Amino acid sequence: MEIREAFAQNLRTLRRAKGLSQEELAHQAGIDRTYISALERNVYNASIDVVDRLAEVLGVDVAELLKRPPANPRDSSLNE
Amino acid sequence: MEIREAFAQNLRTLRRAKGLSQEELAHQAGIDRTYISALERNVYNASIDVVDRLAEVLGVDVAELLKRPPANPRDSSLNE
DNA sequence: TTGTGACTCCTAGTCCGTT
DNA sequence: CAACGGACTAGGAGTCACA
Repeated sequence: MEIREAFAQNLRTLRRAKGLSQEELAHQAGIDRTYISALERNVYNASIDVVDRLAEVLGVDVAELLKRPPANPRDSSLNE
Repeated sequence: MEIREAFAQNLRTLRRAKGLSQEELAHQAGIDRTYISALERNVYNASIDVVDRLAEVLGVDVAELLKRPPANPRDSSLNE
């Protein structure tokens, strides 16, 4: 799978795990609300400083946001 | 330090560690040579797919390219 | 072998709104 | 609360000639 897709999924998962709304996350990271929404829907290729700012607010390492999910042997086509 | 600066340094270090010229790396990653040069000089905020492509060619994890160097207590201002 | 300026083209990213 | 639209500006993506 493309890295931006993994990033989109991780962003949404981690944001929810933190109990934050898109708007709260956007505000804390100094990023536009609609842009967060777009990133989670895999619309854009985020730049590394945006990823870094988001990771900081979410309290995780950048690597955590960019990590690809382990491939599932059962349904190989879903995550590549 | 900003993440793009860390990325610039890591890119140059890892490329040289692999014994590759900018041109060789550029060719293998499907990127223009002068663009690699610019990235290593911290001219741009690279997008995550570019970082991903470079990491792949260099045979390292994306996290390796984005890792900040450990701060040196001696000269605190150099790496921030 | 790499740095740099100049130059396009297109997307990242913001801001307004409505559903 | 989130998806989504249009309109807009800054800056990334990509190439070339030349030092």
